[in-house]
Amino acid sequence: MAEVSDLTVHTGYWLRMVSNAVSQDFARRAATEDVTVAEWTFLRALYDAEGMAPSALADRMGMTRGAISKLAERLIEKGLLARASNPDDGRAHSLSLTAAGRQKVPVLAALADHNDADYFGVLSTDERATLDHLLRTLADRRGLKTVPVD
Amino acid sequence: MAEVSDLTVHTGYWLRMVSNAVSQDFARRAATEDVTVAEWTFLRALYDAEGMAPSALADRMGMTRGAISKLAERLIEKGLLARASNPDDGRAHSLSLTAAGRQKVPVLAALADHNDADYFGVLSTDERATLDHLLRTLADRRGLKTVPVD
DNA sequence: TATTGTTATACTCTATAACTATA
DNA sequence: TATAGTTATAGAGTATAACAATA
Repeated sequence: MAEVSDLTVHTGYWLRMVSNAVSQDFARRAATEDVTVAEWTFLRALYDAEGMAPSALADRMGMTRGAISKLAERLIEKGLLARASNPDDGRAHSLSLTAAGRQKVPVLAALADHNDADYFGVLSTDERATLDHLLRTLADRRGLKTVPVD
Repeated sequence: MAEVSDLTVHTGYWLRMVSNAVSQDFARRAATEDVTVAEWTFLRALYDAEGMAPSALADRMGMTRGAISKLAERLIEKGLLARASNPDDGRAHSLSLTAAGRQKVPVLAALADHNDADYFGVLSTDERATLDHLLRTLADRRGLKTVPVD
């Protein structure tokens, strides 16, 4: 037993290695649509829940409100997002996709589908199902909820 | 079959969620020793291979030489790393740990051990072995080699 | 000319905190 | 006072490219 364990004895090491590679591959694909991974997650969340408040999105994505504002600002500049005031409460805002933003989601979803299929395609159907199940189990038992961003 | 697939149908989604959570937990632990995850990986690599050249470390960590220089600069400021010129080749440098840096590695390794044990402790021995094996299989079949950093 | 390494610049993500407007 | 949101600042990671020194 070595005094200083090797990095590779940790499951977390392999998890990070594989996860980073998958994310980087997807980031490259998304970049062809001029969108980052964080932006994609943001757009996807709004696709199902138009008019969400920034604070709700912050909770859902596990980010601070400041980070959400910054991300929203960039998406507005790109013409993918619109920000509106709330007539009932002058403090509140609501966020929604523009037509361009809404059109972009299916394109990015297809890229995500292909990325997943390509990446995990080196596993057999059984292996892949087992991996998927173990990751979901882990997320469940650890009480993980927020949409992963980076 | 939905036109726009949900994020959660992708194995990569769960992989990222779990991986980010493990890394963030470890980052918090390492922060108590005033070290980032990237710095830990750097220190650990040098622990086994004193006197490595920055370029060799860059290859090993999958980073550019510029990124290595920046990381090295910070570790030198922290008193954990020393940089020396090579008498045989005036262009080359070699990096090695200081006494303080060398002492820090076992401490951080213990933190990494505990982090891994705590995090994957919610799985049974069999489940954990299966997960570990599948991740190694995936890394192998995808030809992944670089030490994961972020 | 090619190589080693550093430095400069820039962009993304993240967090904290100051700030504005409204309740 | 408390809340919703924005903005400012800073730190960490990353990549590209300009640069200096040496081969």
